[in-house]
Amino acid sequence: MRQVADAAGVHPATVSRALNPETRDLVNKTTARRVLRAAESLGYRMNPIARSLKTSKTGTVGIVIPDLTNPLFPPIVRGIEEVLEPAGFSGFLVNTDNDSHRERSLVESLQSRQVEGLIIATALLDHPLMSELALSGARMVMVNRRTEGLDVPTVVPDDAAGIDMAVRHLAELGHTRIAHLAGPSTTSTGLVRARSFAGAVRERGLSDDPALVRHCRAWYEDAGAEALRELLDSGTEFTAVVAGNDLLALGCYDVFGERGISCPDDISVVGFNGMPFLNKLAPPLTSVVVPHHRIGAEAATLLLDKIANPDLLARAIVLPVSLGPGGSTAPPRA
Amino acid sequence: MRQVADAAGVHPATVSRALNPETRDLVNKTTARRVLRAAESLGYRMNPIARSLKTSKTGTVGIVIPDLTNPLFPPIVRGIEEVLEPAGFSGFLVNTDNDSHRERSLVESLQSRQVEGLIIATALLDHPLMSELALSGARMVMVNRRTEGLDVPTVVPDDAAGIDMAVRHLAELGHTRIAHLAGPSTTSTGLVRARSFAGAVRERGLSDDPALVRHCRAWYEDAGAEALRELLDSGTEFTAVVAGNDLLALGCYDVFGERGISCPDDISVVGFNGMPFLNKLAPPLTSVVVPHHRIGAEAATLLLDKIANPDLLARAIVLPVSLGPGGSTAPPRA
DNA sequence: CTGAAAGCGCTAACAA
DNA sequence: TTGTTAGCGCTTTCAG
Repeated sequence: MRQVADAAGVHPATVSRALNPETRDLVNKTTARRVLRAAESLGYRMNPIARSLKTSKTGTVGIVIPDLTNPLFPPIVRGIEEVLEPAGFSGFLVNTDNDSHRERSLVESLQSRQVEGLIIATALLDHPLMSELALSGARMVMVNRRTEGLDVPTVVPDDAAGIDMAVRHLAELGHTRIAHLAGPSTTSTGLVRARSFAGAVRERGLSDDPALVRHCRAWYEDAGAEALRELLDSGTEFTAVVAGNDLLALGCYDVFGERGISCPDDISVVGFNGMPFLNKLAPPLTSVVVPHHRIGAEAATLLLDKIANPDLLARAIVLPVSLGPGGSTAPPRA
Repeated sequence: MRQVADAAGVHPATVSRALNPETRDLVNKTTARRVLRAAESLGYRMNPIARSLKTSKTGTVGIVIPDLTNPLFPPIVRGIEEVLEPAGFSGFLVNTDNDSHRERSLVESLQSRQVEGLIIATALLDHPLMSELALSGARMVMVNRRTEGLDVPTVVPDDAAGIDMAVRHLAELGHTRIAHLAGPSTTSTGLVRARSFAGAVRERGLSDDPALVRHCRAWYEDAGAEALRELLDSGTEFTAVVAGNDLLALGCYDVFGERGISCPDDISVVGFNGMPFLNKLAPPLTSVVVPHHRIGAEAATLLLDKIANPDLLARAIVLPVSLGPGGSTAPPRA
């Protein structure tokens, strides 16, 4: 910076003012131009580290997700980055693998890197770390899932509407005994979708036999397979399954293969999320499509707003979903 | 830090020495313990920004990929992070969308954030930006693909072996006219796999009709579909396809659907990469499985080595691949 | 509108 | 072994 100052024949402080768009109007237009040209021709690049030290603004945020290899998250992350980047922010991405110790230490490491905010995709309904963060006044937003009783900005899909679409679709095909493979009830998505399911079947006069609902121990395929096996072994009758997400639905596909069950002829399935390549499956999975990219973008926007204006009140954004096409549903066997 | 110094009754410099594991042995054990306790009880966390300013070491690296939503990359990124994290490093991830302007500006922004190195997954065979970076002495490693004629550490899958496995498998099933949907010949993966294909068919006395090989304009499904349509329309006879990667193979599936071609009965297909959920496709895609997670981990290791010891010479690591199971291949129609 | 001066929190010679 | 001193590159009062 000193070199630029010398080249432009001004004091470094003036260079600083001229180079920063926020303060550029504090300086004579002509001088500013001279400084800009000098900087340009010297190929000068500001050191954001030094600036951070002075301003304690790092232009970074932490992104906390369970596992990047879950196809749910890449589009969310891209949505986030698409908003951060033009704002001059960058994100540090960490994967917790749903391990709360790991999560805690990763969040600490993000904080020690002085991130200006946190985007959290790992929220559990009851989540001590989240409560601590919120209470400590950390700037944060929750994405996809939420923690109960916390006044934190949130961006989630319209779980209730999605489940209702799935149930309605199956009801219209003639199904009356529909099962639900719910995600873990420790997550808001697991609980809300299960509740919405209960509401939707009751509202339509379909069977609300509690044996038709099983909570899976995780959001992964094997947990879905396990739950479906138990359901089948329990002898409960059903002709369709609403899965809490697409991976649970894929777990169902595995069990269909094992047991020679034909989908959709014997059992119809609807998934949730609309992950990529669903149309290449056998059969193509009918799924509730969630705008993940937009979820990420809205979350990043909310966080940047909060950073720019800390005493903004927490908003909750609910994004609309739609029922995607597929071939995994059909009328029940006569 | 001053507070800790006061609490421990020492000079800030001593605190610095005591808190840094690298310099801890420069200080009396007893004093060190006293400092540690003081720091602990004050809940002191050192500011890495300030440290960076002094040492010009940020503990960050840039990760440059084309597109996180391509299922190839999440496991690579996780492999990278798994090595960076225990080393106290963090990664900034950017997506170029294969746009060279975007790539250039993203790399500049990474550099202005003072990353200590770059992990590049966007390399083209002829890639001016990469040459500039390498020549400017930037610390970098290339993953998955490489740029020609650059002395840069590289981690790639064994493309030749993978293609050979695919061709051998098809040859053993009895195919003699095998087509290859190659990736763009601007990429090392596209070119090397195409060359290996040519070698493999010749070696086995199979048809090396040049009409059987088509380069796709991108690594995506639609490009694969387009190339296969052209191939079919050209009237060239073939009974099997080796696709340059799994997405190109999925493009073939689309065309099979459009034209009522049955796979594997009419045409066999082998993909490359072994992306997730291949076994759920119809038919399950037989593919060359690449250890992506390990590719990422090795790349990060190479980069950290280079950072720790800058005058290390560039190594190229080639990782072994294997032919995954699947149902998309069968003997040719009699 | 611009310059001078101080300092963000830490580290690394150098001295003692 | 520890303290002293200077300074990393920038921003921001405060004067002028």
